[in-house]
Amino acid sequence: MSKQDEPLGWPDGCCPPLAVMAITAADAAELAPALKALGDPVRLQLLSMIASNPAGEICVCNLTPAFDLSGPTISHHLKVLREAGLVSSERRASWVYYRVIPEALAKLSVLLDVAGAGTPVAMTL
Amino acid sequence: MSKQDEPLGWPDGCCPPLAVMAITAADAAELAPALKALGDPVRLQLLSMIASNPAGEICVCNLTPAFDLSGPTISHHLKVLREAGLVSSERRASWVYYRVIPEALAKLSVLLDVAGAGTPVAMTL
DNA sequence: TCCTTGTCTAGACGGTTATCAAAGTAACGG
DNA sequence: CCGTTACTTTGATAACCGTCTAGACAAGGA
Repeated sequence: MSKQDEPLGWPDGCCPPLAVMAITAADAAELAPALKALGDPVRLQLLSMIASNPAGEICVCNLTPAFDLSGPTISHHLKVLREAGLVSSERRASWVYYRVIPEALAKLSVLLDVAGAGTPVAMTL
Repeated sequence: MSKQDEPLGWPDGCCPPLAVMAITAADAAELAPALKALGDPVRLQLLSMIASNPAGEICVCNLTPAFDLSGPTISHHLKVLREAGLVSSERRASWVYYRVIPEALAKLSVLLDVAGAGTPVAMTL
């Protein structure tokens, strides 16, 4: 269990759990957009479909039909997730595939991990 | 066999991690509002100040001066956090105290816990 | 080359949100 | 009672967001 530096460049001590120590305004401004992106039911479900796919990625053509929304609307939500740093996309042939950026999700999970504040629990990353 | 008529199918009362299996639209609709409430820098910082206070609670009079915002605006943000089920408030004498609802935060933390999902991304460092 | 399929972009429209000032409520102390 | 302090609610305004349609762009096949 070697915990190295976060690949996305978070300085040490930048994002401990919320309840351990009050975060700064700068940290809040940096973290809030990702949570905001997840604050929509469609995007939450989209991210879940991407994250839970055994292949580690999923084609937009498999996402769109799962919703009662137009293609452009799904594309818009995927763009929001992308710009929030939560997913990445890649075009192969005619199709575009999305995959999650696990480090981004892990950071948010640790941030909200209130158990880590009161109990000696190792933060498994 | 997938989750069908179970509104709350997991030990914590709602959902497994996002990456374990795709969440339903109903679960997404239930979880998204809390994330949406956290998707604002001011509210994220407010929640952090509440959660990290050693007393387990904090007076509004200690929150308001920490921001360059009017009292009503802070009150509004606290109301959003309250209606999202993330914090609770109690009036004692002249002052109102806020404290976090740890279960709500824990639920979100588990939801985003991609490490616990067993996804084969742990060695991407 | 043209057509088809998959995906994204642009623009518009209605609903929502963040913010403030002003007014309302609640509790304490003259 | 009355005034002060601590929030909260109300009302107004400007900005933002989710959704759509229409169109653009990319890739593959006839």
